[in-house]
Amino acid sequence: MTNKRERILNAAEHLIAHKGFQGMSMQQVAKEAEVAAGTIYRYFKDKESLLRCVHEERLQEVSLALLEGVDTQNPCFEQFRVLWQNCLHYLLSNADCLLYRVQYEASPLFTREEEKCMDERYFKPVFEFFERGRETGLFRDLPSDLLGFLAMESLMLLTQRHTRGCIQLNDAILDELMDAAWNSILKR
Amino acid sequence: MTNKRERILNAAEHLIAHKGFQGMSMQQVAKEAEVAAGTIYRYFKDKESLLRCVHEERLQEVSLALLEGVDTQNPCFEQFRVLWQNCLHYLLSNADCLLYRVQYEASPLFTREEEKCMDERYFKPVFEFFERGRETGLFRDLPSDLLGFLAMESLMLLTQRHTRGCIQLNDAILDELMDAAWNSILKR
Amino acid sequence: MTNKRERILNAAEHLIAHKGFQGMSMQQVAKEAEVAAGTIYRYFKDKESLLRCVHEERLQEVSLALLEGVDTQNPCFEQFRVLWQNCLHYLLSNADCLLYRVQYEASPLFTREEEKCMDERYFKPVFEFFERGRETGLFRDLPSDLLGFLAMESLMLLTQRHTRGCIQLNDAILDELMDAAWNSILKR
Amino acid sequence: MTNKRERILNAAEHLIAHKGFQGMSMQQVAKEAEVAAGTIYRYFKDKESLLRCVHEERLQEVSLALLEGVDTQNPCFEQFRVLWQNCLHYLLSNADCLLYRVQYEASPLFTREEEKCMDERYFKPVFEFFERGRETGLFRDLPSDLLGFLAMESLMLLTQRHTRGCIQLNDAILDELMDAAWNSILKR
DNA sequence: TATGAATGAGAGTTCATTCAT
DNA sequence: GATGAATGAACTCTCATTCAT
Repeated sequence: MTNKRERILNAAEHLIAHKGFQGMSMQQVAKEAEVAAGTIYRYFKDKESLLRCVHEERLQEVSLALLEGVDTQNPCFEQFRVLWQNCLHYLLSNADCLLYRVQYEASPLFTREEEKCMDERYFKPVFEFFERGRETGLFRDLPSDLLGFLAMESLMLLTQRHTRGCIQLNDAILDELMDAAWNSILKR
Repeated sequence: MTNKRERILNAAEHLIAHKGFQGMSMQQVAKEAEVAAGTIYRYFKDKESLLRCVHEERLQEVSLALLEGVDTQNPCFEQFRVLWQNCLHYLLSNADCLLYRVQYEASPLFTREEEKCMDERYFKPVFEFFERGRETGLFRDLPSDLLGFLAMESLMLLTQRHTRGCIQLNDAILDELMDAAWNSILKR
Repeated sequence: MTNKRERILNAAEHLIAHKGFQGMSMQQVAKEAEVAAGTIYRYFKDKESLLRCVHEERLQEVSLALLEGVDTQNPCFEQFRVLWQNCLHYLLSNADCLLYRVQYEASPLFTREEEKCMDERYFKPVFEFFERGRETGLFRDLPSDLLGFLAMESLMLLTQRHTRGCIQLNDAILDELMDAAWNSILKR
Repeated sequence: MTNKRERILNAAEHLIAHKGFQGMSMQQVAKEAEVAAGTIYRYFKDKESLLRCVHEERLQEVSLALLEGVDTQNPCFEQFRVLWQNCLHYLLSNADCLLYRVQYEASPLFTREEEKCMDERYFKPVFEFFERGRETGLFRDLPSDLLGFLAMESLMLLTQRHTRGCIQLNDAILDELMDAAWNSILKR
């Protein structure tokens, strides 16, 4: 059953998130996934491959979550609002995801080419949204990936801190933060 | 002699920077510090303790770099500009520093309390700058750590991507980014 | 169908020959035989049993090759010549065979009793040839297995070295070597 | 102490001889040498390196044993006799040696170049003896390595079988075998 | 104090064997 | 009979830590 593959992926992500990149051993993944150590190797060539798959599966999941309910017919700010809120909620309810992600990106596994390819595959519509905003003169004259970065990326670090308890968030603050994000990309 | 302690710390930092968090073995640290493996344990309880010390040294270094040339007599934007530029240049010339940082923060070594304590110790003047801006009504009505976060934190991810070649930066873009950071914290 | 047993044996033999004794895994045998891994265990108790069967098949093959064209009506030297040449050509064209053999004989699989039994079963005519030579006073007064050993066994090591390129052989040398073998068993 | 290195080498050789090449695990070597597993890696880079060292140490030992008491002033046959007897006695009292050796030579570790280099280093005087015999017209017109092979190599397989109990040896038989070896290399 | 040889637990990975289907 | 997913023990090798010197 693909069930096992899923369990292994989840276990790996969870372990990375909570014990750090080097705290994730294949033995522990097996234990947490309630699977024999050797079983992992039926689904993944080796540890590196497992980590890459965790990454890709996650990216795909995030991209779906991000775009849910975003309607290109809507006014630009409305689209932005949904995008930003989707991102926030996904990150808040998937704490493991970001903890694992920053570590993955800092690791030697991460390569520019592969990342570009993933962006292309999963986040094209997001970049297109920023591109359109730029072309209409609403957003700053920056490449769409930088606009996206400005608007959304800090959410990752932010929710990470929130999850760890370093930062307190409430609705008023979140509104303020969304407004800050929106203002950071608007053309002056 | 405290000389040895210093050499061990430097060796550890150097290794982390060049081989990554998991590329630093006690054996290698000993070798690079030209010290016997056992000697490390005279100065540091264990690996964890050594890593914590490296971390603290790093934070201190960063804080000094950040504040260099920031004069509280200057206009607020000027102070911000220097702060932001200092941060940018430090991060650009210490690319590996962040690679280790995300791993450190995600590792079990990291605790909220200790981090708060470090912030207090080393980054007080930075937070005070944002606090002053908030009190004068120039900045958004957000806690100073959040203001600091909005203004500066994304630089870490940004320079990391630049270093990896995922993003191209030039002076025009950097000006735009600084302006974006500034606008994101300004009260509307 | 016995067809499968055959395919498994062939696959095992082929793998040993090409990847060495330890290069033969049950998984690979299954794959090469186009059979499920579990199926092997319907035909062979375990890996050891499979290896023993491969060994016996090999011995039978060798014995047939050795005796081909040996006519007990012919003069003694002529019989020897054919025997020796058969041995040489078999070994030269089955280089891998010996590589596996020394490992088999050194492994715990190998037992004296079973080997004696195999000799009896497959190499009786060869021993009988040497026995006749001894009884007629032509050959040295040594047990027939030792005579056979003197005359033929070193061919195994010799061809092994030739295959590896440690030794150059040509027709003149081979004639000389056969003469040496013949002279080593002749009574003085 | 070098004592440990020695113990590891002996344990490795003993295990190869008795459990086969694949029966020798680093764990078992450690156990038999009464050493921790990690200790092996202080003396040998990896398993391959350990095996190569076993081989070279053994070759050196054999070469010393072979040449003991061989006096180039003596008559040729006398030199041969001592050489052959030395070889016999060494092999009979070092059963492990040959069991390991054939396996080593059949393994992928073994390379022609290295072997040639070893022969050069350790067995030069032996080859020179056969070379002299050939030049004086006493021995067959064969390369010295082949003469040596004819005269001595089969002793390895022979004593191996004796050790395993497949063959019974006594003084009369041994005299006969030495005579056979001598006759096999003499020019007709 | 300082050393570095020694330790042994644990890392990633393989593979003979089993068993529910 | 046949399958092949699953198992888990055992493999090679690393490394944080200790301790006799």
